[in-house]
Amino acid sequence: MSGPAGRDGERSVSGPAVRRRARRHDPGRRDRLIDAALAVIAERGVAGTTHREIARAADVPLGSMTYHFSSLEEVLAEAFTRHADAVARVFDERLSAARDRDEAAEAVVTLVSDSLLGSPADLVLSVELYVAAARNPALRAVTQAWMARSRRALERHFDPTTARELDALIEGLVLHSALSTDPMTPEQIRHAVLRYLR
Amino acid sequence: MSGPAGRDGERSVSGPAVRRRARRHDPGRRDRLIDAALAVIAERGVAGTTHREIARAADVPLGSMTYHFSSLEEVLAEAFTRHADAVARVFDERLSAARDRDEAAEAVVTLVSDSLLGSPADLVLSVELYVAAARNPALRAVTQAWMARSRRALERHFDPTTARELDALIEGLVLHSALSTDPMTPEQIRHAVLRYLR
DNA sequence: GCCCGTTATGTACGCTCGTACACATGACTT
DNA sequence: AAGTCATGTGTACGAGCGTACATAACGGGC
Repeated sequence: MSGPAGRDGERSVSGPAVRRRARRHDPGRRDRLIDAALAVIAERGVAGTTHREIARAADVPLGSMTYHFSSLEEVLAEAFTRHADAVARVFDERLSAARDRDEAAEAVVTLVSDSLLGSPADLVLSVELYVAAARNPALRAVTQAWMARSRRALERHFDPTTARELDALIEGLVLHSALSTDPMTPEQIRHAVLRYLR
Repeated sequence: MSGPAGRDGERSVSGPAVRRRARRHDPGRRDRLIDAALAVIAERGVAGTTHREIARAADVPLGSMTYHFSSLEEVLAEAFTRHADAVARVFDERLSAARDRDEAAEAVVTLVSDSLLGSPADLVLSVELYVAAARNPALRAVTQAWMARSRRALERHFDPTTARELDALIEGLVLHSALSTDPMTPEQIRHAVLRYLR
């Protein structure tokens, strides 16, 4: 691809030995690769996510992928786990900070609005995860854990039935707006959430 | 694959000419191919949907795919359009049959419950469509039209704001339950819908 | 300063894919 | 009955893929 790339074919002939890219000392590369994988999934989708694409995004040689991961599936699993954890953590934090039911409702409105306005990439990642989970048990476990964690966070302020239904409403609002050319405004989000909780 | 498949290599040599599968007169094959494509998408996902896989599912030769469709993308677009139309039609019919707001609410409950219990394949198809639409403008138009049609059906009984919010709630309930190992029961669905509409 | 094993790298292999295309067939016109 | 041409079929080709693996480079324990 990039670089001079002028291989001189045989290793045994006289040539001044193969010119290799200088080896790089790079602790934490595995972590960076997982982040790069998330970036590629967000941009190209799981379908367009390949060893070569991730390696290119992280600027490492292809061989580095098979060194750090035993299969592409493993990369995807780790990447989605990281994504779900990150999203759930924010969810947890904002709801933990709320001191009563009204503040909790407002936190939900903010979370939904922010996720719509802030990072469309995260929305795409979530939907990609849903699809991947439909056929991969390991990823299904990731989504299960994520949903359970969200519900638990909501149960700090709402009864279990309300928490579950509210969780579904949140999911619908986010997904619906994400796919729409005419997404809901924060005010419309607030209206929907408060109406359900009224 | 299947069949005798004993090619005899050269066309020009003495052999008794190439043994071809009998040509089949098959009007409406194009339609069947689209249905086969939907079946393959439901089973293997868009990622696992290939010309060869669809051809195998419909029991037609590979060449038939390129004859009827100019690209794989065209097949996907037609298949998803058919899927969205079919789902929207049921939605339309059930809501048109409702004579008042209460019956409309009950129709929504039934639609959600049925789609969960009845055909998990349809749920998978919908999520696959969402992902595909995120990167394909033609498919995005399909989802837009679908959403608009659903909302219009709801607006036969509810004001526009309620219709939109209810549509989102429906989306969330369906998706959430589809991904859960512990999906909501029809009674729980009814509780959620009626609570929102109360 | 020297070894050593962990870390890192380039490349090869076998496979499946989308697509192109030359050729066969038979329904329909005349 | 013959001829035509849309329809139907088999196969080849180049590209990209996941993965394996032989080899290189170097930090750190002696």
